[in-house]
Amino acid sequence: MSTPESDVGSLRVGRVAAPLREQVTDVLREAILDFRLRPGERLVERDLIEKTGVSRATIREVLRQLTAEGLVTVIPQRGAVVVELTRKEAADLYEVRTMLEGLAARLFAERASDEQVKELREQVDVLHSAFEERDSADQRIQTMLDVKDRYYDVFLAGCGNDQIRSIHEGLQARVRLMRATSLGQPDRPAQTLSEIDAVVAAIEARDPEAAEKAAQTHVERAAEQGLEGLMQHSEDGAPSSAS
Amino acid sequence: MSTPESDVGSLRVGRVAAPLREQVTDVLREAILDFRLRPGERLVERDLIEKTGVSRATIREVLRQLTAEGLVTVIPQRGAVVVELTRKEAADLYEVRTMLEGLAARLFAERASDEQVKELREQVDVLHSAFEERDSADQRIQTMLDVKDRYYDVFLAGCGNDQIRSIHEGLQARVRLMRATSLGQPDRPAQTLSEIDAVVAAIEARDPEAAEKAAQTHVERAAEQGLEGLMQHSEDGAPSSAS
DNA sequence: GCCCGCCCGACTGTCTGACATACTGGGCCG
DNA sequence: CGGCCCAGTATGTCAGACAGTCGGGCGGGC
Repeated sequence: MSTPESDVGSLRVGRVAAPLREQVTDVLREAILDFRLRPGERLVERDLIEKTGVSRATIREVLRQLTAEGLVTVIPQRGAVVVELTRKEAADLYEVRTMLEGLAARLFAERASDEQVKELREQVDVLHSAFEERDSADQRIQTMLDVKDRYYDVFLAGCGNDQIRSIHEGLQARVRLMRATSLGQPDRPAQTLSEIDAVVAAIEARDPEAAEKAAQTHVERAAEQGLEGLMQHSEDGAPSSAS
Repeated sequence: MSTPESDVGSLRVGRVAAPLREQVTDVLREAILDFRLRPGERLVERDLIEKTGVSRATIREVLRQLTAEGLVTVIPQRGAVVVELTRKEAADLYEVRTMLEGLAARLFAERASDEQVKELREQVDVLHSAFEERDSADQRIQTMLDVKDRYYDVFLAGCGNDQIRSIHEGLQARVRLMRATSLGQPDRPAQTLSEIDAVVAAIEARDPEAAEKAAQTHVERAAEQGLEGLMQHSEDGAPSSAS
C-alpha cells in the first residue's frame, strides 16, 4: 500500500475532464429522453457524426453503451434505432420497479440515519411547494419532475443499496421513454404527493412493512396512469407513425 | 433462398453468422465468468487483439458492452479491469436478487400455464437426479450448475415478465463472479434442492404468497453461504493477492 | 399490365494506421 | 536520500478504406 494513510479517500479530485465518449453518451441519452430523438427513429452513424462532431469509432462505442442501457435497439446490418416500448414491456418494467422501490423503502426505513430521514422529508416539502407554485402548467410539471429526481436521489442513497440505484436508473429511463407514445395524462400531481407522503410517513415511523407497501402502491398507481395512455395503441406493437 | 411462403414464421434460420463483435463479447464474458480472466486482472487492448484476432475498434466496442453489463470496470486513462466485487456490493446484489426471484415466483404461481408448471417440476426432477449421480464431486457440481441454469430458464420464462429475465441475467453473472474471491463452500446441494422444492411446491399449489416467500428464502440462504466466504477478506475491498 | 429479378445506393461491420495525451517506473542529479 | 525528468506503455480519438447486406426502384419478360 503506497497511499499515505492519513484520511485519504475523501479528497479525490473530481476528475473534471470526462472522456469525450461519455460526454457524447450523455448528450445522446438526454436527446432520447427529451424525445428530440423519437422512439423508432433510426440513428444513422454518419448523421450522428455530423451532429456531434466526433468520429465514427467514438459514436459506435456510444451506441453500444446506449444499447446495453436499453435505450436503443440494434437491428443487425441495419443499425441502431431508438427503442419503442411495447405495452407489455412497459407493464413488465413497472412490475419490476414496484418491487424495487418497495425494497428500497423497506431498507430505508430499516437502515437510514435520522439525518437521512429528515433530508427525505425536506425533499418532500420542496415537492409540495413546487406543487403550490403558480407557474404555467408546463413549467410546474417540469419543476416537479426535477424535484422528484432529487427526491429519488435521497431516497435511493438512503436505502444503502447502491445496486438498487443503478438498476432503478435504467428502469426509470425506459419508463420515461414510454411516455413518448402515451403523452396523455401528464399531471396527477396531487395524487402523487399524497402517495409519497405516505411512504415518507411510514419511513419516519420506522415501519418497514408499511413503507414497502406504500412505495409499491405508489408505483402501481403510476403504472395504471402511465399504461392507460398506451391502451389506445395496437395490441403489442408500438406503431408511432401511419395508422 | 427466397423463402417460399407456405408456413413461414416457424422456420427461421437461426442467424448463424452473429456479428463478430458479439462473438467476441460472448467469448470474453465466458472467460470472465470462468475465471480464466480473474477479477482485478487488467484487460489490455493489445493483448486482447492478439488473443482474439480482431481489431482494436471491435475490442473497444466489446469492452464498452461488458462495462455496461457490469462485468468490467474502466479506470480512465488506464483501461478495463475485470470487476472485483466488494462484500457490500455482493450483499446488495443478493438483496435485489431476493426481491426479483420472489417476484418471479409469485408471478409464476399466478400466471403460468399448467404446462409450464409441469415443465418446471420436470427440471427440478432432473436436478434431483443430477444430485443423485455418483460422479466426482467437481463433475457433479458442474452438472448441477448447468441443470440449474435450465431450471432458471423455465422459471424466468414462465413468470411472463421478460424484464425480470434480463435483469436477473446481469445480477446472476455478477454474483457468480463473486465466487472468485470466496471459492470456499461450493456444495450445499441438498439444502438447495429442498429450498427449490419448496418453491415449486408452492407454485404447484398456485399459492403466490408462499411461492414468493419460498423463493426469497432460497436466495437469502444462498446469500448467507455465498457471503460467508467473503467475510475472511478485508472490510470492503477485494484484495485478491497479497495480504 | 403485372410480376419477377437485377442492380444500385445507403449503411453497417470491420480493419489499418496514426497521433496526442496520460500514467508508470526507474534512473539521474542535486 | 529525495525529488525531477524521461522514456515506455496504453488509452482516447481520429481519418480513411473496403467488403457485405438490405431495400427499393427500374426494366424486361410473360
